[in-house]
Amino acid sequence: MSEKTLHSQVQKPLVVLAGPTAVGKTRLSIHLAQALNGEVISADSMQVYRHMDIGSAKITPEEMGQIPHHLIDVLDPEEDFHVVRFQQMAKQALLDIWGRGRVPLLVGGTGFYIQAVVRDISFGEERDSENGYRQELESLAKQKGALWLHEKLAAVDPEAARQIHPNNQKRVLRALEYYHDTGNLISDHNREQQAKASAYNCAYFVLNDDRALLYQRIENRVDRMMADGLLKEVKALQERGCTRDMVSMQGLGYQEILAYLEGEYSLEEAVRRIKRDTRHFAKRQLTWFKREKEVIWVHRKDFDDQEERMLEYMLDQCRERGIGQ
RNA sequence: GCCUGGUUAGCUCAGUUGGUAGAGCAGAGGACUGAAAAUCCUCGUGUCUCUGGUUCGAUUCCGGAACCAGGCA
Repeated sequence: MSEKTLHSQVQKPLVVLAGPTAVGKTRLSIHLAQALNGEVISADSMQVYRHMDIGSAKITPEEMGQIPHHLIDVLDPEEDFHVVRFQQMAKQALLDIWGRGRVPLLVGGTGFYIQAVVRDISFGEERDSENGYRQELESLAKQKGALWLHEKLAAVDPEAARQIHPNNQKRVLRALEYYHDTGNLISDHNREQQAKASAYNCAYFVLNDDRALLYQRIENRVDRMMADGLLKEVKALQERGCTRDMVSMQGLGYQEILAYLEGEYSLEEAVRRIKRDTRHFAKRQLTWFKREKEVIWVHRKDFDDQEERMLEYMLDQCRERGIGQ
């Protein structure tokens, strides 16, 4: 018995379907799930939210075709969402799905979230966040500047300071907070986590397409969102009290429309920005996946854009790993 | 037809008191380990419209041409 087969017996199966926005993950995921007797776990930071259907390009109940979906419509837009919370929820869903003897499919575009599950990244102890340390640092940084904050980090964790640019305040802040909460260095912690291998018997697919086609599809999708009533959806969220500082309202489409509603610029400008920012976002997603090892690239062009052929290839890859039999 | 202004990076434009040029946007690459649809970093050679002239040297000054915009007829 080969080592690979041996592995597949001890490690639980997990299929991942990732890729930039608007490549066509959703449709493919349904066919894949049907063929594998699977259930879908959404790895998407916006589709978790209720009342955010159009802007997040959320899959509709009809599109789901009998396939159970997890982590969609489970939070209100006022709630915070972040990797750790995602990881907890996703792991629970995994256990449930395996318990039913089915195959979990992690589908989405948030590379960070996917990695957190696939490599079972640890994020340290429970955050001791309500102590106000973070707010204190933020206000200090506001008066003393980003450089001051960065020097403060250099004093306790020079390696982390070297790796994090002073302008990247969000990350400098977290490194400092990590040290404050745990007494450990985040640079040590990151090194340990980086060394981790996949925790499951995994087939990790990344769907991709020619850049120009991808961008074209993004533009069309944004136009369709506007036609489908994105403005109305955001207005409703605003009326219910959603503000721009909420995690949910930082989603593409939401932040720009809110800025328009607050009179920052015209609707036309808002649409232009949504398209631009979504293009930039797709590029960032690809940068992430390029760095991810052991990924199986599925380039639409290599299959003449025929989904049946992509599906066939992906099922082959699953079979090789002993998944879905 | 005449007058005025313009013609510089894919787009919008700045600039060189004459020594072959630079911003924003667009685009490309990268980072990321409790905000990730977030946050952050790096990357700009282009017949300076064409053509005569002045000059050691012109994208920059002068003449002409072409095209564009506005005005007058």
